[in-house]
Amino acid sequence: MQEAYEPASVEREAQAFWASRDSFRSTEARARPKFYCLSMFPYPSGKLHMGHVRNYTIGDVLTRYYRMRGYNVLQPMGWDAFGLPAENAAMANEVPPARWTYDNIAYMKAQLQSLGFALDWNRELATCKSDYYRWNQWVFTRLFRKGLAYKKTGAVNWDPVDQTVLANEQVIEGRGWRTGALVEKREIPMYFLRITAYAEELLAALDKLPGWPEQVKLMQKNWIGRSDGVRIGFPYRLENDDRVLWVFTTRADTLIGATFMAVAAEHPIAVHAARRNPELAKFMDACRKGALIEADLAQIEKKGMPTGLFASHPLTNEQIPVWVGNYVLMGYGEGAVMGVPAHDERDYEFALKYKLPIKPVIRHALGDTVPAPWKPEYAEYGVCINSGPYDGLGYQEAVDRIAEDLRAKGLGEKQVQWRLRDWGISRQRYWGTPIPIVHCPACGDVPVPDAELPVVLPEDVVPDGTGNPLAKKPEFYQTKCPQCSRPANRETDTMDTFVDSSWYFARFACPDQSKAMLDERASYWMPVDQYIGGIEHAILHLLYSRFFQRVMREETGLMPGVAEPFTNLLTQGMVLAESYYTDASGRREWVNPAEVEVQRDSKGNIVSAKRASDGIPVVYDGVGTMSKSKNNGVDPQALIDEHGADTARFYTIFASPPTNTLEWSDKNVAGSARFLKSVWTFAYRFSRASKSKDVDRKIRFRIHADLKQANFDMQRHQFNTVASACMKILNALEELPEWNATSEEGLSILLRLLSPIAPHIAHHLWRELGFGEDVMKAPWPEPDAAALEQDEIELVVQVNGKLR
RNA sequence: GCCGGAAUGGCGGAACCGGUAGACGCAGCGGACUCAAAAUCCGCCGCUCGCGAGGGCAUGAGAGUUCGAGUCUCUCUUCCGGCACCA
Repeated sequence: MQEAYEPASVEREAQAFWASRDSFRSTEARARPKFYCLSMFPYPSGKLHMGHVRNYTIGDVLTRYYRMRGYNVLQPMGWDAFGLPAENAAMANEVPPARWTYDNIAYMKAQLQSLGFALDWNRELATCKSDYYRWNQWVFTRLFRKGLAYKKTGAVNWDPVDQTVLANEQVIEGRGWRTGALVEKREIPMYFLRITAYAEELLAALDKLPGWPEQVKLMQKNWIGRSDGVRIGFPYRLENDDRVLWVFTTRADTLIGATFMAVAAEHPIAVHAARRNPELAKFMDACRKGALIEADLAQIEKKGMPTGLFASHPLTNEQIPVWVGNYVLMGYGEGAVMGVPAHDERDYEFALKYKLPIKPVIRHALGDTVPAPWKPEYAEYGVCINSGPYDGLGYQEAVDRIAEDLRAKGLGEKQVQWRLRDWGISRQRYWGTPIPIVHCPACGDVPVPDAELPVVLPEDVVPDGTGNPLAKKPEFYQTKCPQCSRPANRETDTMDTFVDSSWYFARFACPDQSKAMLDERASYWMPVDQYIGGIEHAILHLLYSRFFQRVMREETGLMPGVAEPFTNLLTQGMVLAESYYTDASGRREWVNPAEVEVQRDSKGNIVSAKRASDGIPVVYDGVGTMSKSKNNGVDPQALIDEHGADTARFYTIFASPPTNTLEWSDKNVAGSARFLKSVWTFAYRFSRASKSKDVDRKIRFRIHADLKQANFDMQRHQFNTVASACMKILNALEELPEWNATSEEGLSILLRLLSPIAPHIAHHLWRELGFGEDVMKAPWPEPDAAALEQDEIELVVQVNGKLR
């Protein structure tokens, strides 16, 4: 055994060993319990970033831990390969997105391999390949025939200069990112998946997911957003035609207090009124052009304009003015709301602004009146007042009675409403799964038959930022109708990339299956036992995957009993870094933290900082997410090259608990590098020393106490303290005056504990010291109860020098 | 704006059930070794008063519950994630 720790050779050797044994290939062996451990697959953006290293290290720690516990573990890897960045890169470099994507995959795969993850590369998949995305198309055609996929109009950002649809990300302060043109909102036909058909089940099943963080379940619950309320009709007359304006409310108890109605700019009643009212038409036009993003919409000033029309109150027959409100969305409920200013904050402000009557109908904690300014108490539940027959009723009684009375008149009923909307999957972009629909002038929208799937995306296209590239390629869109064989056009929109990532986890069970979306191997591996990924996916990706799991089960007939795709979920925190800039050149220039030298005072506070290369002073701008714009990205490759994969892995685990944000600091890496070196040095000296059979009870107590804690922390995924335990055990071993049986036992425990986190060095030393051939096949260490029981109090007192 | 989180030394974090706050590591300070430096090793290290023994104050702010609160409740502040076309 050599004296110096050289990570490069140790890691090369360990990886060669694993490769020669095909150590990470998984088969459907039934003798042992299966454990499917999955980290969210990466988008092939170019290089790995620290977030990837963190995500896959966490997954690998669990994978190796469960292997040592005797499970049949699957940990696969693939590529979420369709998406917008490839088109942006194509525009910048004039390279086809396909080429750019495949190059990135090759580079990032080599990086992942250099980190020594226990991945089964035999199952690698990329969503941009037709053998994957054909099953997106296959599922879509089935949902389409069932009516679970359908066409309707949806709103998009339209850049009038480039004549193209923009992603929300490409809209900067209301303008197109490339053209600077004011973005317009446009309604275009799109395909939707009817996820709302599963709203009730997706909500109810959250209670059956004990392995998910409460936080995530709560977010999903609120997102699905069940509201129990009443659908209420307000009759009105339009051109001698009797019609009803429908609204939905959870506060039917305040119905008597309704003093106005507000409808969306797209609502038929508003459109009708605008025909004779140019000013109103202008206002509605402005509303329609407004923001698409809900966050922006929620913050705009609430504005309205009267239509001049009135509707009758369904209970009092009072005439109520109908307004157009810029805050009312056509996509939500009925596209209309009733305004009850006395008991709703938004309506209160609206009524004050436009001098509409405010009529209190609920007795609240502050009394029977609602003087300005608005107080939250006004919106609380209370007893009805000024409400005729409903006076004195509480919330539930009032709602029940009013719903009953409305029903008798045919003007209302109780209704459940969901916040969740159907999933619009059409994208007017090139680099995605073609939607398998043929538009026939005679037969309409015809799904592509199975025999003609996949509809292959041409890979030689270089988008230029204008229009939809596929719509410019007749050789792609010109086709024949599958039903009548007459000339027809293919749909040129592609699918949302969330479709790709909504089922890849199941495909990993059988990526080579060319006859079907999934086969019985999916029944073996699914559900994923442990899923690991960023908290930013808490709602959309996870909800879509839960929806797709249900769809797949119904369409394939496989995976009986598996409604939920992910049994346990670990949401990792983001990786942050310091950022620095200099104003020396007149404009703000961001300096990468790796190039900054920091001066600190005697207490360690930053006094000044300068760029190492030229000494120019730089300003510390705090800590934030790694981004290109702030030039504070840390390239993990530099870290791997300098200290080795094991140090990179150990540090990312040690620095912070997996669910916390992780603040990157190159300097802190030193402790991890030093520790691994110390393990090596200790093992080297141990390998050469003569050993006695003595047992040091105090040291042994400390080792087993740390091990006990580490096993507890392992189970609750507090991996940073497991890494700490490794350090504590080494500290304890180094206090032994001589090499003895305790050294040997402690070293054996240490290497096994270290193996999931820093697998190469653990593998190497395990063999060198003659503990066995493969540390991954060793049993996971368990604390010895006897070592912990004996004279526990006395030992603790002596060890820590103070009473516990 | 709405939904969900987070806040503990100079820094990352520990404290499992409400019971000695600061484990482990970084940075810093002092020392050993060295011609010197790096590396390594030993010691110190929340703030504050005190020569010292020892005392006082401390878990974002403010209230509350409790014999006892970093931990539970309420209000607030700041930061982070999501808000349906970034992935």
